[in-house]
Parts: sequence; structure tokens; C-alpha cells
Amino acid sequence: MGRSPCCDKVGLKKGPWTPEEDQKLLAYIEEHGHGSWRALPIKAGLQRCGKSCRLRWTNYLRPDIKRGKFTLQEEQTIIQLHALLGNRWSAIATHLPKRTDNEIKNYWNTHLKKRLTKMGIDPVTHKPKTDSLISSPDGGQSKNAANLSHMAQWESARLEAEARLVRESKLRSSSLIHQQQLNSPGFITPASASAPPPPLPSLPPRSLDVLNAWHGMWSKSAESGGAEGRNGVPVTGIGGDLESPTSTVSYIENASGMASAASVGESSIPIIDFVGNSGSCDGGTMKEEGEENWKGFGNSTESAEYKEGLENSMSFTSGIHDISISMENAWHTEPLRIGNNGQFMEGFTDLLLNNSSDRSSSDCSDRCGGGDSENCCGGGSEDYEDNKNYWNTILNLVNSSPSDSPMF
DNA sequence: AAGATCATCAACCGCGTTGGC
DNA sequence: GGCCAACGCGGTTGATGATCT
Repeated sequence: MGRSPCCDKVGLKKGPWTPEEDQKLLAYIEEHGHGSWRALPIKAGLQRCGKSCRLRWTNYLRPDIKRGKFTLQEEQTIIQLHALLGNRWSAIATHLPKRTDNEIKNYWNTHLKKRLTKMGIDPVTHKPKTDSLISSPDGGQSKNAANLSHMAQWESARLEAEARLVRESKLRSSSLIHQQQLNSPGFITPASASAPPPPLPSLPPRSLDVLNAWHGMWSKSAESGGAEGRNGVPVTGIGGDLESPTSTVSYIENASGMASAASVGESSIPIIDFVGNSGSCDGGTMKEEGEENWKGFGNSTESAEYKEGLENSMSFTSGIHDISISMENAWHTEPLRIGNNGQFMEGFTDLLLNNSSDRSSSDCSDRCGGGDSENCCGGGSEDYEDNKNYWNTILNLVNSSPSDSPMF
């Protein structure tokens, strides 16, 4: 079918928004909510197409947007999630509260990607570009790379499924509150603006076999290596529900200062407890500091160190579990081979962002509360703990509820 | 000081998905 | 089930400011 133009191009303004236009859009949305974006420009008296209005609102005018430099913690989150999710900026953005997908995408393209490239890391695969480092004589590494890709796909699917569940259950549980809020005239809240969920079945949907395999792998790992998740939280078995073994998202009451559109209808925001980071990056660490750390990688010694670490971390062929998966919707027919500890890319972002020895050591004591620093930050011999922590980090990130995203 | 080049990021474009009819 | 409008996402562009020569 032919695609209809998003708006009538004739007579519509393009290009940068003027303060007057911003004011009009803001005033209209604050009073009426955005409603239908297509109809908004006319109602608001703007010579713009609805798409342009939506973009302006979501990327710039929305009151719950944090602007300015990215913190080290945010950088780390982006890199980790990009390694897992690829260019799924909106998915990444759901884990960075107050940042828009556009902003993250721009930041990746203009900063992080370049840094990785400079370091000889392929920003797409997050692996060293040197073929010798990637490929092994038996070709196992490329297989692993493929598996990694599949795992990312699965995890993405799982993330989406779980996000839906969380969103739906949250909406159900707070339906009374929402009803009250929705009764207030006109204002479209982020929650209400998003597509209303269908009635939630009383039982969790049957998870995909591949997702069970994923969970199974995790449980197995937890059993063999220690049943504790991060922060001493026991890794729960998967059983029949979809609860993630690492879902430990905590919620706090929304800050009272939260701007109107974001706060109405949203009583809480997810707090991501960063494994190995919490406490060390207080959000105030600015990019300059990060730049310094990054610059360290221009140094060949450290670069080699990094590559070595990466190479080690990529060799997740050791201690492999073979997991034969019967997949209804299999992407491939080979048995999935996953390192028992999921130890790919372990230490990757740590090396990227915490390579400065003095910083990492001080960070470590911060993170570990000055206590068990060897285990906490990888004293060198605790590979298992490293791997577990790394996976906890990523899984915790992807498990944190995207349903709270201010995006709509 | 002026032009060239680079870096940044807001905004646009087009495609895929979703949901209502 | 098919059609279509609307939305959302990701890639790309272009304007602007900063830096270099």
C-alpha cells in the first residue's frame, strides 16, 4: 500500500523551533495533553506537522528530560546495553531515566563510537577489530559471536515480554489511582497516553522455550557457582513464572519535584542498582573525567592490556554447557552453547571506564563499602565473581522496568 | 582575521508496527 | 482478514558553533 504522507507538506514550517513555537506547544500540552499528535498542531495554532511536534516534545520540551553531559555511569550503561541490544536506542533509553533515545543515539555516534573505534574496538560487535583476536583456528569464536547475537535477540524478546507484564500488572494494581487521575479533564498522562493494555490474563503467559533455556542456564550457573545473586540477593529459580532471576528493581516514591507530565500517573521510577558501580559514580562525575580515563587507552600498553582482558573475557568456550533447546521459533538449529558463567565481554566496560588503577581502586572500596574488595571488584582471581557481577549488571539493567519510561 | 574543517545535536525522513474500523 | 491512519523507531541530514590552519 502506498504510504500517506505524515502531514500535508504545503504551508508547514520545518527546521529549528522558535521559542514562540515551543511556548505554544508547551502551553497546549500542559493544558490539554497531546492527544492526537496529528490534530495537535492545528489546535495549538502551530504551522508544524504532528510528527514534528511530537519529536520536539519528546526530545526537548518534555519536562522530565535531563540535559547536559552524560555521567560515567550513564556512559557505562549505554555501552553495556549497546553490547547487548545493539542500536535499539529506545530500549536503551528506557534504562536511562530522563535521557531520550535521540540524545543517547547522538552521544553514541559522536562520542562513544569514536572512542571505541580509536581503541581498535568494533563499536558494532564490541570486539577487537583485529581478526586474530576474534577468530580462533577452529572457528569457535565466530560461532560464539553468533551465539552472542542470538542471546541478545532472546534477551531482547524476553525484555519486551517482561516489560509488558510489568507494565500491565502495574497498571492493574494502580488502576484506581489512574482512574482518579484520568478523570481529571483532558490531560494525557504518559501512562494513559501509551496504548492501554489488554486485560491481563491471570496467569503469566507461557514463556518461550528459548527464554526458559536462558533462565535455565542462569539457574544452573547459580546452582553451581553460588546461589546468590548480586548484593546477596538470592537468585530465584525460574519455575513457572517470568520473574527474572535478577529482577531486583526497587521503586522509590516519585520525587515531588518531578515535572507535571512525568509525575501524573506515575508514582514511582525504577532505580537501577548498578552492580559494581553503586556508590562509586554518584552521577556527578562529569565527562572530562571520563575523557581522561578514555585517553588512557591511546597508550599502547594499556590498550594491549585491554585487548588481553577482552580476549580472555571473550573466551567463553571454557566450561561450556551445552544446552539443547527445542525451539518452536528457533532462529537456528544448533544447540546453544553458552559459557556457564556467561563470561563474554566480562570486564569490557570495566576496562573501558575503570581502567585507571587509582580510580578503580578507590571506586572499588566505595562499591564494596571498603570491605570485600577482591570479590566485589575483581581482585584478579575471582573470575566467577567478575562474571556474575558483570551479568548481574547487564541483566539487572535489562530487567529494570522499561514500563516506567517517560517516553510515549 | 578569515576561511576551512571538524564536532555536535536538533530535526527530518522513511520504514515497520500497532490498533481501530 | 484486510485496509489504513497514526505512532514509534532508527538512520541520516543540515545548521551551527568550535577549533584549526
